[in-house]
Parts: sequence; structure tokens; C-alpha cells
Amino acid sequence: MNKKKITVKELAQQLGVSISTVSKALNDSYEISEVTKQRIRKHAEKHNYKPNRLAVNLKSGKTRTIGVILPSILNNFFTTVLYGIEQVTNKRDYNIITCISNESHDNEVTNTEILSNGSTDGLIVAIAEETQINRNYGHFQECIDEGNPVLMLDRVTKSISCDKVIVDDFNDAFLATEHLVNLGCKKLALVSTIEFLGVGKKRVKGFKKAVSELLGDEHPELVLETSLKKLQLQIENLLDDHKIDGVLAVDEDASLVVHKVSKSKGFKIPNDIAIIGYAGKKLAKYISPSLTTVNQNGVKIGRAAARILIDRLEGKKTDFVTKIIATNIVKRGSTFKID
Amino acid sequence: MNKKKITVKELAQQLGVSISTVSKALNDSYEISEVTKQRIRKHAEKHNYKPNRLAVNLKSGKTRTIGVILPSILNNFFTTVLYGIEQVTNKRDYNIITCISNESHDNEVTNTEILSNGSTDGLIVAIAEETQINRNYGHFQECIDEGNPVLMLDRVTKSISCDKVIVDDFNDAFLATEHLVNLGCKKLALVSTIEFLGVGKKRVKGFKKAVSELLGDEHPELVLETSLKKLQLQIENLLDDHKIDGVLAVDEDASLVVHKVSKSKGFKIPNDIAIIGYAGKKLAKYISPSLTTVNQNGVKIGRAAARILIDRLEGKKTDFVTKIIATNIVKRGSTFKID
DNA sequence: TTGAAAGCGCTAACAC
DNA sequence: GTGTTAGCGCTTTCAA
Repeated sequence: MNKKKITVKELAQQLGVSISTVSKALNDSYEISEVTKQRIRKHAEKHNYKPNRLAVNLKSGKTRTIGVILPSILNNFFTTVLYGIEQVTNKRDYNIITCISNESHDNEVTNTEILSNGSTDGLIVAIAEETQINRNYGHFQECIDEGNPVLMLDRVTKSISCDKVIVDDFNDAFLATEHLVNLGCKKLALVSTIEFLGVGKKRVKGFKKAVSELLGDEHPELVLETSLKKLQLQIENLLDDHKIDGVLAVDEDASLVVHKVSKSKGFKIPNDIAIIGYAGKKLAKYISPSLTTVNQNGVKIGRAAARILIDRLEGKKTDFVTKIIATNIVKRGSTFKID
Repeated sequence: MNKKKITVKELAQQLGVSISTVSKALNDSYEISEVTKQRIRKHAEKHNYKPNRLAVNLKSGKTRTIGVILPSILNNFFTTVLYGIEQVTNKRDYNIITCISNESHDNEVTNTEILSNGSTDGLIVAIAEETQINRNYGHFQECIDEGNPVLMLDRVTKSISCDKVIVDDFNDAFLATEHLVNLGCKKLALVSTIEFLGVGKKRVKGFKKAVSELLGDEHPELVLETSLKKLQLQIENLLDDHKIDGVLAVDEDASLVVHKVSKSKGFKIPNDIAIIGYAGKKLAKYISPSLTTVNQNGVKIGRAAARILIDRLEGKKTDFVTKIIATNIVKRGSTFKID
């Protein structure tokens, strides 16, 4: 509490020079003589001078700060994305200010407004579920119109023209389904608790396409779209009522519950029922049998997002880009059939 | 890019009044007549005026922003803490700006400096491993001296006087060990990959105390402190060389590997070997048998931290507090012995 | 080589 | 009830 931050003004007074001389000296301006620079720098150092960011930012109109709005942080995928963003922003000398929308539209709007009122140079956003349901993207458009670039990742919308970083959910689900078919599965089901999300819809489409193309009409697919609360019961019913031998679970909760229920019903995984899910690495690796997953590469998504947005902020981009990050299927125990 | 943010100045010009009148009207000052207020507000609304935060902050000397420096975000515990912090800051109308030290001292110093140069009103910190090893806490002291309150959570140090939020690691480990003893375990081992952290040391102490008090000298405890790389091998050796029937694993990696190795060696959990670990809820719940854990209550820690720091920022606190958050043992399959 | 002064966008004490 | 003005801490043009 004692040695309050020192300002340029105070430095100037103490040294008996003008404010601007101090400022220039500290910014290594060619206008100032080496002697003066040394003197000023030494004094500044001694008093542990650090420029006030707020003032610098206000003056320059730049903040070197990126706002990040995520629907949730208790979700392995978004955590991983955040990690990726942080790696790049850190390296390129930017800060991130993080907000959680908690899947709520109102929160998202508030966050967007706060962050775009001078605190940040641009936003990285994964759209909240509620926003995707009511399709109200005005706050983002406004933000962009005001000169604050927005980049959307994973959960994006066609309604807004901006940079985007996504994975090819349709194709990933197709490939995952194909993997199940190649294993010899005939009776496939998809389980989802994210039917309202764009990514959820795309995964369903990819799944359906794969089933109809690869298995044909005599093996119609089953799609269970449900909520977290009904999940367990519905899966129990699903497994009771149909002789399912392969499941694509398109989110972490669905994956875990399918896995658990299958075991508790005495089905052997993968011989009775093969499972491909979406889940964090540790979880996938340590449940038994371990779970084959579609690896969404959150870190890469985050990195790409930060890179693209910073490039735009620094004027290295003109046209909007949509970057598709490659995913891969990590094969684990839940699809290693023993013939 | 078209409708650049409008400023008070512009509003004033357009309305033919002075800047201060606009400012006062928008801040609902008693000095301004209702008529004028209405007129100004309406106009501001129409042009979607939002005050520039940077300017407001610079002027007021407050930012309503809290800096959060965490060692890692890919760690369930800290993610949970962050979630708790966010809940409170959000409710109390504060923002958080998040930085990851990645357990590096240099990163931590840089982050501390950046965040304390006007961008934030105060800091919430969990000390990086490297910092705890070399015990160099000068950057925090400096920050505090400059009038930026710091709150430490989980990983704290006696060297700095400030608010702290912790769990009673000594006691928790003691109770966890007691639980193992009550189960009838005689040959106990502790496994850790966090020997350098204060919390790691305390857990070891609690464990040792419990063993010597509850089992006595004829059952000496085993302590395996190792690194992530050697973890698996060392645990295999441990289980091969000693007839261990109870393990306390004091971090997530240790917990998972002990669990896995025990199973792969054919030991029945919990009958041959009972395990208590530290791990995220989902992980603990879905591995099988499910894992009894010491629940560190990250959300509560985060909430308490944010609450205490904000109270201090708002002058509602004088003396430094050290808040101890209660933990509990969540009993799951890995300690449900069948007699 | 140095300094005076304006201004980033806003607030507030003090005049009028 | 409204306006003038100074100033938060800094950068930068322009003048000396």
C-alpha cells in the first residue's frame, strides 16, 4: 500500500525534465539523447515504473486483449479449446479475458457488450445453446459493425459473416459410423443430448447418411435424442427394445451413460455392442473397456482461432476464412472386436 | 465497420448540449431535468451508445476486473475453481481476466505484472509449481505493495500476508487414511507426483501421522514420490514388492495409474487393495470400480475466493483472512469392501 | 535534443 | 438546470 505506482508525470518532476521527454525516452525515441535516455531509464527502473495499461490502451485504441466467450468451462472440449487459445495469445503477447455464457443467451449478450466496449480488440466465441435455439445473433453483428472482429468456433452460424474455426462434424460422424459398420455392426443407434446444437444436428446427418449408404434400407438407424435427465432411462429402454450392436454417442454424457448401461446390462463391449463416443482423453482412456472416440482436437481449434483472429486484428487478413480442423478417430477398447 | 461507436462528445454535439450534461444525464444525475434526461437517453439509446470501459476505468481508477492466474487449465480441480470464481464475479458484476502460468515462474511473474498494471483491481492466484520450488514470491509482494490485493488459493505460502482460501490438506489426508484403516487395511502406501507442492507435502504428513497413530510401528507406511514419467513403472514395482492393501493417491495421475495397475495385476479392488484418490468427479464415477475420492470442492474454493477478494476491493474487509473450505470423502466402489 | 500542448473518452467539482 | 474546465496516465505532433 506504500509505494503506489509511479507515473510518467512523477518521474518527470523528480528528474526535472518534461513529461514528454520521459515518455519518449522510455519508448526509445530517436529524438532523445542517449545520456538522457539512460538517466531516465535508470530512474524509472529504480522506482519500478510500469506504464498504466489502461492509459496506453485508451490512447492507442488497442488493448492487445481478446475476449473469449464460452458456453461452459466444465466441459473438457472447451477447456481444451481455451488452452489452445491461451498458448497462442500468450506467445503473441495478447491477453484473454474469459467469460462463461453458461449456455444462456442473456449472459452471452451481456458478455458481448461488456467485452466490446473498449476492453478488447476482438472476440472468440462459441455460441450458447440458447442462442442457437432462438437464432438471435444480433449482438454479434452489432459487435462486428462497431469494428470489433468476432471469430466463431465449433458452434457457428451462417447468419453472421466472420472468421470461423470448425470441425467437419458431418464427415466425422460419417467416418465414425463407417468404422462401426466395418466392425460388422448391423443395428446401429445414435445417442445425443445435444440435438439443439448445430454440431449435434450435423453429427446426426452424417450418421444417417452413413447408415443408409453403407447398410441400406433393411437396417434402419435409430436416433435417440434426449435430455440429460432422461438419458439413462431412455438408453436402458433403447437397449432393451432393440438388438443394437453399435452405438455412436455424440457427446460426453451420452457416451458415458451408454458405456455404463451397456455394461450393467451384461453386454460385452465391444463384442455385443461396439461404442464410439465423444469424450475427453483421460475419461476415454481410463474407463474400461476404454472408449474409442472422435478426437475433436480442441487445442488445435483454439490455436487456429487465436491465430486467425490476431492476424485479422493486425491487418494480415482481409476475406473471412472458415478453417476446418482435422479430427481423427482414436481407436480404443470399445471397438476392438475379437473375432 | 460502419457505425463506429458513438462517444459522449458526439452525442453532445448532435443534441446541442454540453458534454457534461450528456454524461450527467446518462448517469442519472439529480442536476439534470427530467425532460433533458429523457431526450438525451432516447438519443443515446437510438445510437446504441455504450460508455467506453477503458475511459471509465481510467477515470475512476477501478476496473471491476479481477485477474486470475492458474497453474493449469487442463486440470479438473482448477477448472472447477475457475467455474466457482466466475459464478461469483458474474453475479457481483465483475469480470475476470484469466492467465495460465503453466507452472512456470517466469510466466507467473509476467502475468502478475501485466495484470497489476491497471487492468485489474486485484488478483486471485494459485502459485505455480516452479515458484513453490524456488520460493520466489517477490512479484506478489510488489503487487500488493502497489495497492493491488492478492488472494491465494489452494497453493499458498506463509511468506506473503494476504487473504487465502485453502483446504485442510493435512487433515483430509489423515481422514482418508483413517478410512482405509477402518476398512481393515494394514499395509498402506501413498503415491504422489506432487511432492514439490505445499499441498503435496501436507498430504504426506497427514498420511504419515494417521498411519503411525492408527496402525503403530509394526505397520510402517510406504511413500512413493515420483514423476509422471516414472509413475507407472514405480507403481508396478511398489505393488510387486510389497503386499499393499490400501493406497492413498494424492493427485489425479497417481490415482488413475494406481487404479489401472492394480487391475492389470489382477488385484481385486477394493478387496485386495482399497484405493482413495484425488480426481475429478466424472472420472472417479465412471472408471470401474468407481474411485473413492477426497472431494476438494473446487467450486466452493473459487466462490469463496472471489467473494473475499471482492469484499476486500469494496472495503468490506480489513484483516487478512484464511478461509478453510471443508472437503469430504466421497465413498465409491474402490473402498466398498465386501466382508 | 527537449518541451508545450492537445487529446484518447469519460467524470465531477465548480462556475454560471 | 446547464456548461466550463480540469484531469485520469499516456502518446505524439508541433514548436522552440
